[in-house]
Amino acid sequence: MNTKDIAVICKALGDNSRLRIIQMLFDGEKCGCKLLEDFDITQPTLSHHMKILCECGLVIDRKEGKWHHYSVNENTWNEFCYHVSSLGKVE
Amino acid sequence: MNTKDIAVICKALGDNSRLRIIQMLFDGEKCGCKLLEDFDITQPTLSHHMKILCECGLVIDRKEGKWHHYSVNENTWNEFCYHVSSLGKVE
DNA sequence: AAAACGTATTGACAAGTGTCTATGTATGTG
DNA sequence: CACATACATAGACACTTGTCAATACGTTTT
Repeated sequence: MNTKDIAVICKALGDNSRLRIIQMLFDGEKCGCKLLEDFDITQPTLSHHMKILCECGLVIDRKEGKWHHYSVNENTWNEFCYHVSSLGKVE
Repeated sequence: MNTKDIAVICKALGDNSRLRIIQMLFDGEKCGCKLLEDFDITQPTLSHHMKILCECGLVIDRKEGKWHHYSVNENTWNEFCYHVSSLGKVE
């Protein structure tokens, strides 16, 4: 994970809706329709946000029938946290 | 520091130039003209980025004569890192 | 087969962003 | 004073972004 990857993830987290989605997903895997209940956005907008979160590697989309179960990619998240906090450490 | 504050900081870090600036500032306080040497951007563009970094609280601007010495606000940074990594901890 | 449900895609739009050139402001120097 | 230096502001521009309505797609149920 390099500087650009970090910037892309930060950008993905730099939106209130997406940050709240990540927070909710840390509480456990959720499907899109469940997430949609807690937001004042339309389904296409949520779909757009989920695409961004998946593409940067932060979220995993587990498809099951007509449902999409979204969850935080712990590996990406941990690596991201590690690299961010490493910025402040003198080498 | 609440969710919106985190999002604002993430947004500020979600730009390659600004993220590199933060990295450079962790190496020590630097003035604008010194930062400018390492980037292929104009002075007004750098000024724009510094404004965003200062306004979200990540960077401190210490004015001394005609120079502006920029440095990372350690308090904000630590609080940010703490809150970000806390997202992944089950409460 | 038809209808219902969960999600994605398309196309449109206003608002925001990163960048530039040109110019202004403040401070130091001859 | 006049000039140079460090930085900010204003205005413009192309590009991106968040959002929506409309529609399409895939799956399940009736």
